[in-house]
Parts: sequence; C-alpha cells; structure tokens
Amino acid sequence: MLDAALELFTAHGFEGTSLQDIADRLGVTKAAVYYHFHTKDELLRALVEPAFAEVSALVAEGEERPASSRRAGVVEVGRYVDYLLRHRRFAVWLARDAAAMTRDVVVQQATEIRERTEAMLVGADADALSRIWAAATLQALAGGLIAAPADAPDEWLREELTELGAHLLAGYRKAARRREA
Amino acid sequence: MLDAALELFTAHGFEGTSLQDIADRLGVTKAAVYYHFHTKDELLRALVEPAFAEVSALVAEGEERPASSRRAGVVEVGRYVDYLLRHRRFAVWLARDAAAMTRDVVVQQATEIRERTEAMLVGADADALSRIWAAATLQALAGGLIAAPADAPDEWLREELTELGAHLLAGYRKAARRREA
DNA sequence: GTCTATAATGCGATAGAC
DNA sequence: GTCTATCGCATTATAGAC
Repeated sequence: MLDAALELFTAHGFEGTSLQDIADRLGVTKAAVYYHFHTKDELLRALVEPAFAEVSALVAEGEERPASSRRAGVVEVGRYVDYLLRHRRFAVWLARDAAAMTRDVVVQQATEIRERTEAMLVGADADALSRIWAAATLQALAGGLIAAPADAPDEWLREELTELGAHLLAGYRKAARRREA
Repeated sequence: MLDAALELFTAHGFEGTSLQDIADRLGVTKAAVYYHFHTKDELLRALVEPAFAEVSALVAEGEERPASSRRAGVVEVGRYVDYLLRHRRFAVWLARDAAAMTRDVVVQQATEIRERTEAMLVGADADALSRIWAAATLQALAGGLIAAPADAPDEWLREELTELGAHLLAGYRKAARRREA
C-alpha cells in the first residue's frame, strides 16, 4: 500500500495524487485507505519515517566520529549512497517533489535531516561556499540515481555514484583551499 | 503576476498552489487572474515559455558547433550557468517541482529540452554512465543555486557554479576513460 | 477490513454587472 | 480590468452496514 502510494507520488507528486488514485491502484475504495491511515498527511509520515530514521542514524554515526577521521568525507559518501540505494524509489521521489516536504507533518524533520546531512559532508560551521558544494553533492547523487536505468544493478550504481560523490568532495576541498589562499 | 505565481509555486509546488492563493497574494480575486490567463495551465505555459526558449536557443548554438570544439564542455557549462542565473528563481522552482513538468501543456517541450541539454554535455549517443554524469551535473548546478544565499552576487555565483560544473565534467571524462580501459 | 453513502470543503472555471 | 456570484466537480474525511 505504501508502495502503491510511493509509485503514484513519484509520477504525479504528493499534491497531484488523490486518495482516490491510490485506492484505484489497489482496487479498493477510499474508505479502505482511510482505515489504515486516518489522513493523507499520516500516510506521508508513514512513508517518510523509516527512511528518515535510517539517514538520521547514519548521520548520527558520522557525528560521533572525530572530525579528523571524516575530513575526507569519502566514507560518509559511501554510506549515504548505500542509503540511497536501499531507498531508491523513495529518494527519486523526494528529489523531485520538494514541495511535499513543506507539509507541516514533516517539514521540521526534513529540514533538520537535510542540514545535518550537509554538515556531515562539509562540517557543521560551514560558510556559503561549503553549503553550495554540499547541496550540490547531494543533488548530484539524487540526479544520477534518477537518470540511471531502472534495471541498473545496485552494485554498479553504488560504485559509480560513490565515485561521483567522492569526486565532488575532492573538488570542494580544492575550491576551499583556493579560497583560503 | 507571473512573479507572484512563481514565488508560490516555489514554496508549495504547482499543484499545491491554487489560483485563490495567487489572487490573495496580489490582493485581487480569482476572476481577475482568469482575465489574464484563461486556465491554470496557460499560466504555467506563460511562466515556462521564455526560459525554455532561451535554453533551447543556447543548446541549439552548441549543437551547431563542431563536436571537437565542445568536447571539453566547459564553454557549454559556462553558458548554462549564465542561463541559470538569468532565470534564478525559475530554475530553483523547476529543480524541485518535477511534477509540474509532467503536465500535458509542457511535458513534451520539457522532456526534449532536458535531453538536448544533457546531450550538449556528454554527446548525443550517450550510454548509461554518461547520462548519469550529465544528469548529476545539471542537478548539482541547480542544487548549488538553491543552497546559495539569496543575496549572493551573480558574479560570485557564476564563478563558483561554473567551476563546480567544469569539475564534474572533468570527472566524467576521467570515469569514461577508465571504463574504456 | 472493506464496503456504500454522504458530508464538508476547496478547486478550476464561467457569467454578467460595473 | 476587476468585481460578485455561482456552477460543476474532485477532494479529504466520516458514519454506519456487512
């Protein structure tokens, strides 16, 4: 059921998908959907929660490691790519339907997680340039994931996306060094 | 008026913004909005058209240049960044509201332009890996633009985003060479 | 757990006065 | 060019039978 909703949200967006659409896809009525999720926002929350919990734990792990050991950020990128691949369809949806994350039920959590994820890549007290590279890296990974053929094996994707992310972080450090000079 | 619509679309998405919302923002009634745009889709088209025409011309220019002279793609990235900066708020909206581009009035144009823009970066007959890097580059530029402070001067942004895009294209060529070996 | 039926609201869109 | 008023319809959500 969450699966059907996710599929429709990906195609038409959260606002562009009605509970009727979801019910039709499942071959049931709207009322049946409302039995499981009392409101549409509750469905959104249920869809978002497991993925958010996972990335939150991922970032928390990174926050506990000493800054020196994660300066390169390559380990973090690898873990993040793994997370993207585990929640592939979810990530594809979110990257292209940011408006859904402005809903009251999820906006706080979403903002906090995005900020912490960016901080994991470029540090907590980042300046404008760092934030740009961090955001660009996250968007690039999502963009690559979206463009990948649906039948692309996870192993291959993991390798390519990790390289892509690591390459961007290397570029960021180069730009930061240039700025310091 | 298009300005007010664009602002609301950026915040809540095309589907999440009603004509009432737009009318309220302008301090007029829905009917007044309908005088200028007979349907909501017509408003969408009017919002999209100038930017699409511009990027289409940009890509067409690139298509006329011999492939050898644009193999590096740096010139193309620079021109694309200029385009993003000229339509900054529009680009921020589109990057995060893909559902709007699935509307019948714009879906064909949008798909064609996205494909031609990616082809400009990595060639017309691109394999899966090339398409991933091309999509990642475009998404990264949009992501960087979104993360930039609203008061960041265009000159500075142009420089940083161009470097970001060029860095990604360099990474793509590196990955392509590795794959050939 | 799913159904039918319906309430309540908001939506895109139109008609006609000013 | 903007208004008031309204239509028809889809939407979220609820009530109650099975």
